[in-house]
Amino acid sequence: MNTVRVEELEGKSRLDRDSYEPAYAQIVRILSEEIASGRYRPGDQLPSESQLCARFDVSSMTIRRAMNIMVDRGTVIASQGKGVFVRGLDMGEAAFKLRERNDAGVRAAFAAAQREVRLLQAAILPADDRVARKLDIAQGSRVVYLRRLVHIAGDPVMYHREYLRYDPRQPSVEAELQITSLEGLFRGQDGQGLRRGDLTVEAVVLTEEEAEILQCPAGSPAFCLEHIFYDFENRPVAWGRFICRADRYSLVGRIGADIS
Amino acid sequence: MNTVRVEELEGKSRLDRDSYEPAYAQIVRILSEEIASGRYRPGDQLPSESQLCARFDVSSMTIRRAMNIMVDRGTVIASQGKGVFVRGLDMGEAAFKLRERNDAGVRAAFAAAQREVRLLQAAILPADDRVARKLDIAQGSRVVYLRRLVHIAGDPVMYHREYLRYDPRQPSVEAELQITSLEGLFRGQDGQGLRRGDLTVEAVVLTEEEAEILQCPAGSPAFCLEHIFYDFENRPVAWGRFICRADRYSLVGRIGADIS
DNA sequence: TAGTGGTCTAGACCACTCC
DNA sequence: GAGTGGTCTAGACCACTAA
Repeated sequence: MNTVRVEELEGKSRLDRDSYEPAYAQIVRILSEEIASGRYRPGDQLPSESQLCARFDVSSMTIRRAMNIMVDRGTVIASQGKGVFVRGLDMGEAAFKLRERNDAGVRAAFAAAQREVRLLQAAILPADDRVARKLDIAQGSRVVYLRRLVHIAGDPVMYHREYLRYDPRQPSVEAELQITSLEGLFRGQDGQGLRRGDLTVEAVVLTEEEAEILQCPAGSPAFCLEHIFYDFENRPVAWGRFICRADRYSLVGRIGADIS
Repeated sequence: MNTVRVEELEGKSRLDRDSYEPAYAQIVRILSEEIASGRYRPGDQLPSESQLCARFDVSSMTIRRAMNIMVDRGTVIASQGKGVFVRGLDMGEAAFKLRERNDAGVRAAFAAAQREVRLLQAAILPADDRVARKLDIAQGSRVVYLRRLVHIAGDPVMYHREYLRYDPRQPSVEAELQITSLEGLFRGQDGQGLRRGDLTVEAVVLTEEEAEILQCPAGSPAFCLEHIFYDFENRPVAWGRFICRADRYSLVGRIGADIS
């Protein structure tokens, strides 16, 4: 133990080559811990690739793989010909994930467990101006309109309204309908036939209708998660909004050295 | 051109070795495009490593690097001994970033440009129960209390209240004060002396005080961005909240194949 | 010119899966 | 056992930076 400590101080900490944790991951962890502990401060230059090769007794490719991971995570920034430097915190780069709030902590907002989804309405309607614009179709075209309510332990927590392109000639329509259903959107079998989606979260207050459905006072705060999904031809095929009760959902994020 | 098309159909598309875009990046781009175009659908297995080596005429390490990037992005999922498979959309994994909404589109919420930050109040106070708990200090300990208002083009858009540990014996206190100031938090010189931060975004409605300061009606929706920053010893050193006008900020994200 | 990071090779060995 | 992905080596060459 003492020997290890001395080696660490000398910058010669060895990797555990018998560990299940690969060498590159150990290097990422060790360097991240040293950054987190203040050994390397924001703006400091990390040892060069060849120095790290010597310190950890690995090849340059292994060091490079570790460096790539740390650059991807935003922990460090690499500059060709100059070196690798420790980055500081940057609030503007913080990424958030929607999480369910409950007494036991936070959990993924779209996990399948303990959720019940009720279909309130399914109809085929002519697209109004707004829907036609969002789905890039002619006004008056027929669209599928769906309203759903997500319950947790009997409480309504998310109110979902969605418009889908309706084109019975396209076989993809069935896939789209399947995807945006419970089975797809909430159970992890997502995305069959869909290519990508753009999401926006806004802060809103509940309208009378939304408040009644979510069993909250009108004027209560909520998240509005608007989504547009596109097919493989880059056409918008689904547009809708989740209204999420603010007392049940939050967005969480973290910035800085991740030592998990 | 026709030759290239035939090669692509035969799965022998060559890389542009003279391009500035490295081989691994070209491979990621080509495979992502093929996924986005529907050639590979969610659940499909990608060609094996050796097949991709032959197709692109590169070594296995280059293929592996490309695969690692696509796994990191969530485009595919790799399973040892089985293969690499295309993933579908997963709303639960969507990550959002706080962005400023204006007529010109969206921009980073904490960028420095065109912002003015006014210090409304700076005081040293005894910590009440709530602050003491958040900063993990004894109730009644002295803390620094700061109130700031962020303006864009003369309009107040963010109201910031923050509590900082006050310990003049610790040299880090100066650094902490510096970090959480304008110069630090808003100008990119962030994080000197700070290790990491936990962030939470909630939907709220403006209180009377907040509404007056932000020049909005009381009851208007807003984001509340709560932050706790920790030092290198993992002690909380700053706790505060940004109240962000909902008409000025949103959170944006994307899921699915990124072909940017 | 010396040092840095960036990319890449042509293998090797291992663990795992499925037949 | 054959095929898969996961890791790693010991170099090589290149582009960039700074003295």
